[in-house]
Amino acid sequence: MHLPFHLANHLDSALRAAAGRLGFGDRGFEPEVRVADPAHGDFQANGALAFAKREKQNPRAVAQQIVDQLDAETAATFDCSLAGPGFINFRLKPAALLAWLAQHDSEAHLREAAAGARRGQHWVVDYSSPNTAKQMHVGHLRSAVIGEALCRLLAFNGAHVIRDNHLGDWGTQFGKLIYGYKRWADPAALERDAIEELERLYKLGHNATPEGSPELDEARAELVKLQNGDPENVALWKKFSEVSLAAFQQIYDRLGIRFDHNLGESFYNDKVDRVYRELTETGLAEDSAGALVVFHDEHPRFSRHAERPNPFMVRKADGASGYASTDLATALYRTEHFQADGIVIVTDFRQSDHFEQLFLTVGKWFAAKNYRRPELHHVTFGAVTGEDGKALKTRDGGTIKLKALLDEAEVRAYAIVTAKNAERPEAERFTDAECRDIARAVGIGAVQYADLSQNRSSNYVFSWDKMLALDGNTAPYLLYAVARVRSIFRKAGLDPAQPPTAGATPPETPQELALARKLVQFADAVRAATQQLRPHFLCLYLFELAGAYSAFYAADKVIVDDPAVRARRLLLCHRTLIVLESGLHLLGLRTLERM
RNA sequence: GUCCCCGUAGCUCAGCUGGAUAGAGCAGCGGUUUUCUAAACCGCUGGUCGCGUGUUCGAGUCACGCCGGGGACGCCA
Repeated sequence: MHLPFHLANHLDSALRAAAGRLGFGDRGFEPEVRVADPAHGDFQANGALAFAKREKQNPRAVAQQIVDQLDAETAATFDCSLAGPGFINFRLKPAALLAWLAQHDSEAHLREAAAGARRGQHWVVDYSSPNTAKQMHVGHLRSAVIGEALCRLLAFNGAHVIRDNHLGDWGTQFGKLIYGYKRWADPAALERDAIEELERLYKLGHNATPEGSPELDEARAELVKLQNGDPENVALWKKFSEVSLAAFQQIYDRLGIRFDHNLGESFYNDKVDRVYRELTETGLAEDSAGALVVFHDEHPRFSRHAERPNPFMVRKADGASGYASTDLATALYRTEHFQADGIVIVTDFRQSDHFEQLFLTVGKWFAAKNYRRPELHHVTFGAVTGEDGKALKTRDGGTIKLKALLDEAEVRAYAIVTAKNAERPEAERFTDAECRDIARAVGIGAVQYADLSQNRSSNYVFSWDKMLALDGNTAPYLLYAVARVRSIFRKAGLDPAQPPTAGATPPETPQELALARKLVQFADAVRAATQQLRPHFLCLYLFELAGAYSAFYAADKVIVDDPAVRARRLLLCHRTLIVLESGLHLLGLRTLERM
């Protein structure tokens, strides 16, 4: 028996074929296959209801006819039954569960099996995108963590992913920074912590150049020199970018992030003229109060007739480019240079209007010029708040630096790990180095997972105690489940890469069956998370899988004498291990051997 | 004023293109270890899905209108 990776997909095809034999296909029958409540089955098809209603037929009779037409292989794989007004329920037979598990036997094979979904597609993911010469703070966390998970999900589905860090590396602030740098730079401080020193210099520069002062004119002159290619200022600006990227990479290393490109706003300086030209010649852009703007009259928000018109500002009245023009140039570059089939931009919800206007404009512009149009997605997320519901701040009301946040995560995890370690029998205790390593994975993983496990569109309440809890939907709980699986192999002297599963019989006990069913649904979880660009679907699945494993672990002893039982339980343990690890890796977490 | 997001158990949240009796975790109460990590497992308690009207065989989910919280709205990104 050969079973495909994505069983819901397979059922969809089988049902379409069956309906086709009845002539229902031409009349718009849609199977509507989804994962079912375990009480009803593994999958359910609801399509007979809508179809029967349209055709004025009895839905149960329609469902029965379709079931009768199913091919022999599908009928041999699933127990099919009708329920309620015309639901078709499918429950995998134990032998089919075993067959699926036997085939999907490593992280590499899971990856290979999933890669069919988006093979050959190019996806550009724009995330993190901090401003150079500034520290990354809590506000940068979600974009980085969610963006990286989306990259990994898309790649797992077979896409070629281009990770692009769209740095804020251009703008008027550099005039003030250069002004401050030239007067007050402290070489020792730059050596020690470059970004902190640049922030200090910017503040000095900013405070020394009040509105209307001659100092402000000097700062503006520095900016003009930079824009005109003055070697000294360009060298300074490049230095700012370099030290910033080096500092960012220290954060990215801890979060498992590595960009393919850092094409910041400055990269598009020489590419905006084409945007002005093409938007003007296609008649999309027009002059308004000296600025070049685009209206979208069909849209109440962006129409020129709106009470408070909100045009898309392509070029400012002073002739300078704004973020609208660089974002337009960026969309074009990604389409032409990276051959993007899809572009995902991960920023917070406050920029929704901007990206809606951007996408509307790109759509019309590309259509007018006959350019290929990639899928455009603005992946938004809510704010990170403290437990009082307000923006997360330090005790004295300051901004929390991302570095400090990650440090604290590790410190808190270390305290828990060492406390647990002291309770352990002496022979099983970890060394201090091991405790620190575990604390790193658990602490950072907890921060990542807390962010990913929640639907990204709502605000997210930051709570150390909740994310570091050992029970509930948390990173420690999942990492613990992984460690418990590995522990079985270690105690039994077995190599988890080569599990002795020959002779495994189909799952039998309720806990074995529940676990096997959950494992098979990995494909659905990955698909839902990727299609909707929402990693929390995968998190929820992994939590349920870990729960099914824990129940199995408590109920059914693995290392038993009966060779068939032992082999099938080792098979379940091993497949749980590879699915949990694959899933956690997709989320950007590092998994552990022991904890 | 226009538009966007959110409102589900005491708390934090799931609920996939409308589908079966609305689910978890925490907190609370009770149980489980001579057995592979008890950082675990099992059970119980807990709901007018913000309010109302409508569409539908069927609404937490869709439409419209309110209420409450957050946000955006011409040269910042």
